[in-house]
Amino acid sequence: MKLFTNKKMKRIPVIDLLKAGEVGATVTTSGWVRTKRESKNVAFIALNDGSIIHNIQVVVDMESAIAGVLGRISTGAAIAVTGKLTESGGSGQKVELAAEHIVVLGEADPEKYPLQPKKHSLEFLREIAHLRFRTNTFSAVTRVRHAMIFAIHKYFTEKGFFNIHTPIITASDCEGAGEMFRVSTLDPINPPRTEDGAVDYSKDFFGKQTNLTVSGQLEAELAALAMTKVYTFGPTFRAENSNTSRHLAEFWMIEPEIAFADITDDMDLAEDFLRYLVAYALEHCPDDLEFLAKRLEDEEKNKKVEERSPMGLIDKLRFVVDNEFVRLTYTEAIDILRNSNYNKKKKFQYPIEAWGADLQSEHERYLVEKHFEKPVILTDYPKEIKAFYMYQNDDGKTVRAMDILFPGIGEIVGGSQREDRHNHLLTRMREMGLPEKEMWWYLETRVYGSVPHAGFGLGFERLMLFVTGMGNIRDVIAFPRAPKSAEF
RNA sequence: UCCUCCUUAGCUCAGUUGGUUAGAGCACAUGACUGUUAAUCAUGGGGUCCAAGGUUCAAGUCCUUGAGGAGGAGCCA
Repeated sequence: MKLFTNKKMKRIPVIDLLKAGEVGATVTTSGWVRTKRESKNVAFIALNDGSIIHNIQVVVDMESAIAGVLGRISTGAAIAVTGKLTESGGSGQKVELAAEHIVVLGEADPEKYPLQPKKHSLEFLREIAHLRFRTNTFSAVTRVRHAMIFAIHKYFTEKGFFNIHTPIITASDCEGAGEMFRVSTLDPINPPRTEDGAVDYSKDFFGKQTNLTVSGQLEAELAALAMTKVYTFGPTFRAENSNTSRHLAEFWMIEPEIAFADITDDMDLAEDFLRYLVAYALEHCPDDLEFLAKRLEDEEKNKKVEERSPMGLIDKLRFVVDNEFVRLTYTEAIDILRNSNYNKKKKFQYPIEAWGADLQSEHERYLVEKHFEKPVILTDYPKEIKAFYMYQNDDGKTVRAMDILFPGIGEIVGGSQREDRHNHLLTRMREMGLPEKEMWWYLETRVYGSVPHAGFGLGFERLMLFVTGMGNIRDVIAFPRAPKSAEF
């Protein structure tokens, strides 16, 4: 959109004015008003266009002809400003824009506009998700989110991976990753029925029952068993009734899959990948991270001293970049937990007893936040608590699973070496009652040129939680989808 | 889905053992003042106390049900 075609003025983003603006130059920019401060001789407008966390200060001389437009300018209004970039007379910024011409592009009734120049609760902002991009916090999260998306593709590209678009609609319901959303074009009131009264899905759009995907892993495996290194990065859907600050019904997941690789290669990849992403954020988003760190610090002040994080956001991120993750087996973890003072003093709600039980959140948190105080990779879980496709160890009891646990977030990565031996896979599928006939294509990859391979899934929004220091997953995605929540 | 807590002005919250006209800060409006930084000062407007039902002479306050929200748990990424 050309706003000033007749004046031949090109719009300059606020970020360029602040970072590379030439003092003395006459420029045009535009954005949304954050605050306006008027006085007898001069008025100040803090203008933001989302290109950077900082605002450009627009200065209006109250004696000038353009001062009359100020009455239409209030928090939330959109304006375009032409003026001279000057060194700032105030102390908050290096440069400012001395306005010579202002166009009000869109007014915002100050009596009704919900965003005030003050701190709003994240819960309130969630209710006005259509406007929350206009806040410092959410625009910072959005810019960091973009940087992470880019860094993910950059990392894999540099490592020789190929991106695969796996299907969003799927007919296989045996991925074992939870409840699925049904996809259907049948009339919900009066669906076609078979002779015995059941809904006749053969009349449905795809001729069978279909759902939204809960994972692209199985398809990614097919690709990896030809392309060697692939990854998916797509939307994922879980119809679980999960009401937590760490779950979404619609989220984005990164799933690399590598052939000629075992569980150790898988862990090496995951760890290198995570540390790369965190380092990327530190290098490319310093302004936004600094703001988010400050926000977190202010938030922590409201907490009890013992609940506060010992490290600030930036320190926490640097710590992950600088320190290797701890790797240990499930069995070793059980021993540590069983011998811990926490267990002996019965501080666990679920005491550690027999080998074989799944770890509770409190156990994972103890390992990560109390015992090791750094990210932990747990491997070789009992096969009973893990999925059918995981490689079975020689002990007959465990599988080559690996979960990466992060402080404050819990499980951020779940992965495994895949079972590549046809007979082992088939036996396990039968034990677990999976429909082997429908999975013929998956099994066939273990018949023709089967090789050891491995992969993992990284929850993108959980990564975002860690990198931004936000506490609720609904605040790191623009339009969160969760039980009873699909507004916007 | 389970447990705990919350819902009072545009926002964030206070509101005593149930008792007369429900308060504060911020925001907003008006004025003053000032190269200001979420400016400051003064004045003012602004309320279906989440909804429905109940107890009571009397309910923002107590009880029941429902709807939202938060934290924790389970499921998991």
